[in-house]
Amino acid sequence: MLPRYTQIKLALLDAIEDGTMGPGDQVPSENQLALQHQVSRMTARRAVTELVEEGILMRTQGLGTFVSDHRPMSSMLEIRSIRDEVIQRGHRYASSILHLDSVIANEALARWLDVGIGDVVFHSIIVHSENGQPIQYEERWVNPRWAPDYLQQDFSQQTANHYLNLVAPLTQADHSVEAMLPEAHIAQALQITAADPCLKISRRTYSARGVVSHAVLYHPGNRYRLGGHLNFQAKT
Amino acid sequence: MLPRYTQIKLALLDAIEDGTMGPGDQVPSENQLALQHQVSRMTARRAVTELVEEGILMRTQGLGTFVSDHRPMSSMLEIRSIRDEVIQRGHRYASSILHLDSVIANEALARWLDVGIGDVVFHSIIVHSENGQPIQYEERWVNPRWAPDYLQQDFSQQTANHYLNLVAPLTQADHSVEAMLPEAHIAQALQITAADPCLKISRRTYSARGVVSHAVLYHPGNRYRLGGHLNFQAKT
DNA sequence: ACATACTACTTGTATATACAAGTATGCACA
DNA sequence: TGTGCATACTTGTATATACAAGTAGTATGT
Repeated sequence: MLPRYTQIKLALLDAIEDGTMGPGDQVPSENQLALQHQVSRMTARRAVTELVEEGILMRTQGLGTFVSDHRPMSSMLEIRSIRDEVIQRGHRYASSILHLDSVIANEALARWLDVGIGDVVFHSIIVHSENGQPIQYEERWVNPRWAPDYLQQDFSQQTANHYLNLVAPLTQADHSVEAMLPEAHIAQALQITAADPCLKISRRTYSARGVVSHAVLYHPGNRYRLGGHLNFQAKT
Repeated sequence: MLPRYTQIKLALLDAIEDGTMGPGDQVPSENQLALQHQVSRMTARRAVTELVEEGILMRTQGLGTFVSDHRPMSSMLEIRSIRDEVIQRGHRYASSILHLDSVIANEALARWLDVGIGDVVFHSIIVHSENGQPIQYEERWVNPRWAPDYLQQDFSQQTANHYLNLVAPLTQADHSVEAMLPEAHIAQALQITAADPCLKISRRTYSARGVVSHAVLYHPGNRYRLGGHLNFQAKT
């Protein structure tokens, strides 16, 4: 049995995800929440406090508590599904699949994925959008060894990231981030011009047994930020 | 007047700093703290809870609360001095100081640094270069409270980052990364054109007692990449 | 000797209550 | 027409209390 304040947190998160409460909307006051959930105000308050600390809600003394509407931001320190990110912000998520096929590994690709030159690897290009605006162009190469059914997946239902995490749980990742101007076809897919700067993230993910995939993610600079919070104390 | 729980937090931080309590030591129990400070247990508990959230203390149900190990971690995303980075690559490092002065905090800056509007804060702009090519434009605002001698430092000998780490050891940092086109004066300082994309990193650093500095770092997109390695084994 | 139960402590959850402090609105008064 | 005040909300701080749950050590019974 989960603690009451956790249940209230989950109820609030549900309301944000299913659109009952959108960014900027006022959350029921602590007293109202207490009434609705039949708990004391202090317990309702704790639920709200934790969501505020997570950045999902914002409150102002004397005014009320509101669903925050931060600019898209994701963490460099955890690898989350872009879909979850968007939905948790209370926004509309959609994706379109531009490519889903298999290719022959050239030398560079073989080195990235730790396979042989000439081996078959899976390949996908997917564009993710938030409220109708593209926010990520995802090109990914996958080692068939750890995800043999990759091509049979329906990535409109479940992100590649999510699927891979199911069949080959992540244990490590390398990534690098840089700013660059997009190539023409990427600019077109993201609905920006070739002069708009992009954030390019190259990432290689590992499961316990080896390299799972190599992904290159492009984000429009003006619609996306990568964020993080570091805590330098050891957690042990 | 600070809230009671904040006063207790500060008292605990003092005890950690002056060595009364070292890493691994047990902190007085919530009931003892409540007695010592003449507050209710819930108030003492709140002080401890916040320090736990900041990673300074650790607690275990049934056992007690302990001072965490201070060892600066994170192979994942270490905040390193740009100077060390360059030198470690075996390249030539140089820096030039464009500004080193104090300014009056406007509303936005006051919020970033958690000072009052109109307070004096220190300000510096430094350009770092690798093998003669600029690779970082660093604009930084510093809370004088934690680094009163900031303006007297010789930043050609020691980076701002390094100095701050001495006088107010980092415990936490927030940052966000985005791609953007540089303003004219930044482009000029970095010796690039205004059409060359840049990586902009905004970072706020904290010591145990509060916000130490706010830095905005610009890197030419074609000369710099941000890298990292994540390991998912230990945590959660 | 060994397992069980008890005890004394710790942190974790939850309540009911009180008042302080900040915000917005409408109403009375000049 | 305003200006200020009262009011009705909100969140913020603080207390006293109760019991649940986890840990460690001690005493007890077989």
